[in-house]
Amino acid sequence: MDGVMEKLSVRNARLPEHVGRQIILEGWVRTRRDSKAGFSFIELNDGSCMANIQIVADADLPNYADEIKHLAAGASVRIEGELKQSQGKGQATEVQASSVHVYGNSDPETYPLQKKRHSFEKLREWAHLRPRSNTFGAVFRVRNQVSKSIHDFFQERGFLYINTPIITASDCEGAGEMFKVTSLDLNNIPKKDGKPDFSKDFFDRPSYLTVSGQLEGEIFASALGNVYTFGPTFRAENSNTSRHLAEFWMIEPEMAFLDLQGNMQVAEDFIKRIFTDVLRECAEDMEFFNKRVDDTVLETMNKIINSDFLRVTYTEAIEILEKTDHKFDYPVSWGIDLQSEHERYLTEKHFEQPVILYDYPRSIKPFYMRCNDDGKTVCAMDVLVPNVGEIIGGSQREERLDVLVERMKEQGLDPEEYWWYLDLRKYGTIPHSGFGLGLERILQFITGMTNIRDVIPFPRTPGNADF
RNA sequence: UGCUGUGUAACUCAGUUGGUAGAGUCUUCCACUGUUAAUGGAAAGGUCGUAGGUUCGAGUCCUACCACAGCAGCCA
Repeated sequence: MDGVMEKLSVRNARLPEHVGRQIILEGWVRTRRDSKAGFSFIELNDGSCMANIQIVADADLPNYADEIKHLAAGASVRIEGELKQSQGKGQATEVQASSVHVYGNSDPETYPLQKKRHSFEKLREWAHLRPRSNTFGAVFRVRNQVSKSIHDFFQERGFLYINTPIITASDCEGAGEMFKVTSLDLNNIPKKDGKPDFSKDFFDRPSYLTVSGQLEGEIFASALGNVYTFGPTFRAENSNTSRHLAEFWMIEPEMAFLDLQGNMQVAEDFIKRIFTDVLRECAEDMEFFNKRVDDTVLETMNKIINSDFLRVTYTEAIEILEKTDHKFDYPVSWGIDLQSEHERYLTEKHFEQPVILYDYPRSIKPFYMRCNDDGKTVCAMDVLVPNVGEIIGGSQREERLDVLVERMKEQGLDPEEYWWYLDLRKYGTIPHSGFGLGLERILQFITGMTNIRDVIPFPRTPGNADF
């Protein structure tokens, strides 16, 4: 290996075990410090980890005066040199450069990112540059790890990853305004009886972007057992909050032959697995979040991993809310849909930990949730966590054909439009359950980032689709 | 969409009862330094979100609009 230059990531180059090697590093300059003694320090980052590596560039390098001395934040470089034990404090290793090639410098007068803290709001305007900041580098490394853990968790348990459609023609998947998809000429819409004639549209009918893959997930669970989806989801609501996006990523497992209790257990194991992996694989990034963003995230995650999620019925939750002295803007009584303030009180004040509420009133939940024998409630469950609120919503699905049809009618839906969904109950129906987890919601919880727009690369919200 | 708040230099902000703008950071230059968000000194940098209005005079008061943020609803 003598004389062979090996490309290392900054992450690996920071490990003392590689000292003595001739290496190549490529990345972006974070900052440069000059010494009159005849050399410069370059802080190099390549995104492989939070920390930078220090490059020592001597003045006798051929391009020292005209290039290296002018390197500014944001410049891209290729470094060749020897990895050495650092003479200074603050890092184990550094690179004594034998060559500094500048791919492209960065004009410090106009480069937006400064060597200081920027507000997250300002960084949102620079979504093309914010991954170069410490915080967003950490956010997206953690996002990657969470995505990996999600696949690992399900794959290790034999779940099949399936891709449900992004374009759908079923208007009535449940809640939420949907984005319309069309190839009609909007300046010249074909009309029939004064209304747009969708028989002329691409799919011969109105079509939309999906708000959930659940119903299609049930099809596959009814054939292949346990499945999960992990894909983009769209809601056209005019939501302007720190926890809503028009385009977000959702994970929806659907499990055959599983009841609500089993469903809750999977949800709990699932969240714990993600947290455990993130703490192990992203230790440095999590330290950063704990230090700079929210000093409770590490303690909270550890606490959650090591404790059982509480399981509380809706009815019990209502009793708690009715007894407390806490003042709510919305009055509490059995049958109401819980407001954010109620959910937050329960998980943040009363229990001070994640809690799973289940068995909600049938009047406030969708048709597909299984009816309980009490005639009043359905097998719904919501996982509530402090600071974020609802992170998972799920249910055991109604598998009895007659009950399901009855529920559809109860909610003003036309069973004929769901003929294929009903077929699953006609031919070999099974008890089954599933839930939906918002990727961005759990990332908010893990990182402590308070605005959901800061845990997705390019947030889509009303009036905002830049980049 | 509703309520509340914010909008002053490239960035973060201050601006007192209305009298035509100030700090830190960044940048440039000088000094010093195996430094590490380096340090010390100097300079440069602003039609105070937009459009009207009140006033002798408006960053400061009023109206409308725009943008952003927080909370609420919708939910993940």
